[in-house]
Amino acid sequence: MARNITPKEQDYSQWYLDVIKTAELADYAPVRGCMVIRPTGYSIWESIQKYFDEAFKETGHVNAYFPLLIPISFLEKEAEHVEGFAPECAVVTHAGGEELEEPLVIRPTSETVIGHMYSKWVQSWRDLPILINQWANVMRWEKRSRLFLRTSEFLWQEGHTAHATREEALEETLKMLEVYRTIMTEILALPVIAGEKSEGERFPGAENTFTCEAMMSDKKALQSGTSHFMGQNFAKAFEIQFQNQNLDLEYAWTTSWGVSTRLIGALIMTHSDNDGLILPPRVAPVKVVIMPISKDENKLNNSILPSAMELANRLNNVLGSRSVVVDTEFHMRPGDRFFSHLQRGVPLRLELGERDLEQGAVLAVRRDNREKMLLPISDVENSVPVILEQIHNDLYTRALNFRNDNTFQVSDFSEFKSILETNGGFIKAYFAGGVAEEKKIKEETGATVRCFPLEDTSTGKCFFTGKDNAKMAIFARSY
RNA sequence: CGGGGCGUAGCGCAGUCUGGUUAGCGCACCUGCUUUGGGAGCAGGGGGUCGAAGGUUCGAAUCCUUUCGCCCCGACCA
Repeated sequence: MARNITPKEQDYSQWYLDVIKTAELADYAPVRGCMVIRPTGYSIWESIQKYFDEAFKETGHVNAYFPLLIPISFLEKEAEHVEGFAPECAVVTHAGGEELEEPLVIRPTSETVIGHMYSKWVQSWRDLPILINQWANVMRWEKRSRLFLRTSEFLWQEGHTAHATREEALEETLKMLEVYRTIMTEILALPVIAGEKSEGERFPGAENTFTCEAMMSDKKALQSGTSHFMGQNFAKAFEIQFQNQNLDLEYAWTTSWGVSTRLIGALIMTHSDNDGLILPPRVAPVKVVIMPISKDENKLNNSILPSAMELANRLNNVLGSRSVVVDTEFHMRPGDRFFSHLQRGVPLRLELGERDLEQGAVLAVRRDNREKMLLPISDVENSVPVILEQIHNDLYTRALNFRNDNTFQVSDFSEFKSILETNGGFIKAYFAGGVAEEKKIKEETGATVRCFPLEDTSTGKCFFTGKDNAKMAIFARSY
């Protein structure tokens, strides 16, 4: 295991990779741009999945599975969609030892196959809405990849819904955006700004794209979830038609929305420090580690270890099985054991030694701020969950404060540029430009419109074009 | 896909310019003893054929040609 993590200040990119490596979250695969998600990384993904999946079901969605391979002609049915995805598609041309009559694309996203199926399933207004989600892998051939943030293959969830009316589909789009925002806040401790994407950043084929944007600890933005309103674009391309109550034939209105394993990258870059991973308790595979400590082997085996086991059982009953573990790596010295849990981001460590046992207490050490507390053993069922809750809140607040401290509102371009140069971060400004203006700003500053935040509906004079009645936009350099 | 860098033990590197003993070093790993409340010490030990292919040569990690891969910086993207 790598022992030293490159400090963030020295090389952020290397720091990120070092954190992943020391926490054993992922490793490079033999194929370029692909990664192996190691057990620890995968259990974080399982935690994330659990919360999202539950929320999807609560909002009436059901899971299904659509195939990995998509006829290439499907992609070509929606003009913007093919233009957007064709360059990054991997294509299967041979199978069974023969060249295929029609090449098959490895799904970069599933709008097209799902559209095809929906057209078969939808006849009447009674067939709507269709509210389906799928957990799957997708492939987008990336020129430049980074673990979790951008790999050629990644895991995600894609919801695809079809509705009878524009209003209902739009409502669905925003509802799922809000589901994302809530889970990111309450489970991942990620402060995000929900907003609408600019024309230039829109999903290929969508009428409108909404996003949750987060600020990483290097002040760059990360798009951490998106929700698209497709209008009738895909319904027309795939003939998803239904007969309404007036006997008219109508095209359905569709949406799609997704979050991916990129969220793990967001967690790392939002919370972790120079000693390694820091995980918010709700997604931490191991929430609490109990470390029995003693140089006296007899005491260790006869009293400390059994006490630690009992403590773990009691806590597991409260926190959920297997989220509390006892560290029995006695071949390692305590210092090494401390650091290994530190690097893996275990939110809370309970040290149990002779001194503690004598006073009927454990020494609790928080991963996020290193705070040490002596907790009465009799009361851990109450005290530990409270501390974990506090850790979650503190992580969220710290990230939120960081974002606020690095968000600036400007009214002219020179100020825009100087802030971006000297500090970076999010820049709020009224903006009325189109794709051409966005491109110009990007070329000159590296920053793009991350979103038009939903929570700020004020209007003003555009900082770039001078036009009145411009919407509030957030700009940033991004991943 | 353009610019730069690099492939020698699990990781990090030296050796390559100026071919020549059994290819070294640090960390990690294994064994033993001593240690153990914040990254231990000593002793012993295992592991590589030098990214791959071809060529030059008595002899190649080292020279030549080709090729593959990775990392960093840019253009394109969840």
